[in-house]
Amino acid sequence: MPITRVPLREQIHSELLDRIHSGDIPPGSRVQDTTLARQLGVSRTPVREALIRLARDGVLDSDTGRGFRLRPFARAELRDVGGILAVLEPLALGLAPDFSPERLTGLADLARQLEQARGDVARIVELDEAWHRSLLADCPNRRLLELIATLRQVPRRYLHAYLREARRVSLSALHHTRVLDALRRGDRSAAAALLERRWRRGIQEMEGWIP
Amino acid sequence: MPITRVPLREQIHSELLDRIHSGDIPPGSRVQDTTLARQLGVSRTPVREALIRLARDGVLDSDTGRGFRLRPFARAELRDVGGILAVLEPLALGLAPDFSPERLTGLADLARQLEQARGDVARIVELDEAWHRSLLADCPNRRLLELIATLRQVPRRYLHAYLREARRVSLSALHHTRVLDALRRGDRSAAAALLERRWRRGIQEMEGWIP
DNA sequence: AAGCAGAATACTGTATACAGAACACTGTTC
DNA sequence: GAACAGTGTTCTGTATACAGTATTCTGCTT
Repeated sequence: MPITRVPLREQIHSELLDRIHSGDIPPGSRVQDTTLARQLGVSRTPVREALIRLARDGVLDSDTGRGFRLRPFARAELRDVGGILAVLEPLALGLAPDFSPERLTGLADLARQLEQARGDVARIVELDEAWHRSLLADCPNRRLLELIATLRQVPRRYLHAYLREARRVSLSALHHTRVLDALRRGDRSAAAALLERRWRRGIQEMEGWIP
Repeated sequence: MPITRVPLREQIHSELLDRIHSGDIPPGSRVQDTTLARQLGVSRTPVREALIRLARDGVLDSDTGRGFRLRPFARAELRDVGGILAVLEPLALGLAPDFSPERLTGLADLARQLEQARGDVARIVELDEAWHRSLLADCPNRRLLELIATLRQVPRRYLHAYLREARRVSLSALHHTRVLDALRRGDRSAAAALLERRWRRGIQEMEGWIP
């Protein structure tokens, strides 16, 4: 087992993301370092570091001297971030080398699991996340992958809430197989185009629902 | 005058970026919170917050328990970030509404100043930065603009060093006028294409120089 | 009863203190 | 002379303390 010392700030960061995605923290509500530090049994310092990062990533709002609060859902934010991802994910896909049979099988597996996960929101979102990560994993531009991962946090939060509240069992899971087919044919640009269209459609669908 | 309370961490962040760009801090060298805190006359806390942010933005390396150091120049990093910006800047340009005559004049002004700034590295970089910011300023996707600004920090550091050490007086300043011409004709997609090509060329030119 | 002044409180941003890990140095052993 | 163990120092990561500001509550005035 590789011994890894993970700084508290990162552990706290993940924990907070989980809470946010699961809806434990309602949009617009305050997020106080004192409270969290007490709850998690750590000091305020690493908590604040995690909060500052979340604020920079656009998950939290922070007015100087007035602390942090969970950013309320907003069409504009979803559209903005979606517009960026609609360009970056196809870019990453285009940069990846040819797909190995193993990778393709893995993707097909995930797609199958996704179809069977109807209803279980947390699982759907997690599998969709895994599918995309696997799709782009071979892209040599590490920086791009990290950026995509950070940006995806935003629509992910919306997707969670959308699936939960709009009672949609899944978000057009169909596209997974379509992209996969294109990759099997070796048609990378078709796959990239499908991926882009999927983003635009998905964002549009969620936008319509935002209160 | 609007009274704004800027947190120390942000002031320190800008100060550090300045030092990094100006070459005060040599690539690969350690960046210690203790030392900086002493120098700047503040405590370690806001300094560390600034360092953590720089590390996340890819400017610093940070091994847990071993502090921060300025990331050495690397072709891969420049290529990775350049590849992202080559896509995002044209995207932002495409989203902006039609350019007002004032904006066009402003851009022309900056381009002229750029031509006259031969030799003064800091000024060239600053003007180029201003030109791009002005070019994209009307893009309604704020999130995208912020992202671009963050990413630009990376090639900016390379550009500084390149101009200083490679004794190049300017980096193909020509493209500024070309893009501007396209905009004057109202040909947005041509402008976007030029912008993208400029990135690819510029990155390539700097790549060749990296030790 | 509504509105305002002022005190009390809570919380943020920053400073300082502490514990443990990494590194440098010295002396010892082979 | 080289390798290594032990020790001291430095530095990072985290905890706690403090100061100043925003917010809330209370009591008074109209």
